[in-house]
Amino acid sequence: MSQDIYKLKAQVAKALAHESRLIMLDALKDEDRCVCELTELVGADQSTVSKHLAILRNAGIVSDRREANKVFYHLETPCVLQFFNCALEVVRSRQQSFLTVL
Amino acid sequence: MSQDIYKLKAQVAKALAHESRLIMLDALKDEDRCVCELTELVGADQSTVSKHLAILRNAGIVSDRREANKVFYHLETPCVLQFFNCALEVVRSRQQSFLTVL
DNA sequence: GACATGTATGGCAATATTGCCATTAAGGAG
DNA sequence: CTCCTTAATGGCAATATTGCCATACATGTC
Repeated sequence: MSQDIYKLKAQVAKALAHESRLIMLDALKDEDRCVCELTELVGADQSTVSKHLAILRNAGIVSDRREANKVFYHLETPCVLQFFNCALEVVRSRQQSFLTVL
Repeated sequence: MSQDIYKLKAQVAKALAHESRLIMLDALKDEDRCVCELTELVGADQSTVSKHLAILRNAGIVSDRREANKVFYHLETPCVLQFFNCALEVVRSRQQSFLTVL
């Protein structure tokens, strides 16, 4: 059923639907990062970050590889970065005055 | 704070993170649709569809206009359709055998 | 082996999302 | 105004997500 495709796509969108996960993906666009780096970046508990990464991994957006005692995460589908621009465009389109930040 | 930008982007992603809402957006890419059409399309309760549309509207993705006793919804930011392709790419990248549907 | 560092998992409470029913609101037709 | 059609809102239970703590697991060092 092509209905299922929408469900799968929604799953991908859900993986993107969190501030911390977007921050991590943004960092991964340049280079692979270990969990310790990402944990410091988002400023949450290490276990929390690990669960966020599991969500991105299960969605197929990132992959992980072990290197010594560190685990590095890699952005598998850079096309998700396109979403960043679109999201910005959407936010801008609301043209609310307090969004001069953008 | 640029931190807030991630929160705003996550909000947009959240709006996309539901099967029914993706189905509706897909339908809106061709032409504007009234709530009654969208309700029939997704096959949920009318009140449920109305709440889904409110989420898309609050995110800035769609707009609504009244025409007689019907309300038509319009896709304001077609760039979200790019997400569909990327999501498909992500799903495909999982290369699971049972996904020959795609 | 014991120990330290880095990461993942179980559990659980707080919070958010979802979807229906019932009701309200807005327009048009008579 | 009454009735009908269409859409939005309030309420509420079911479900999902989030984030911490505690703990387990993996690897390297000594």
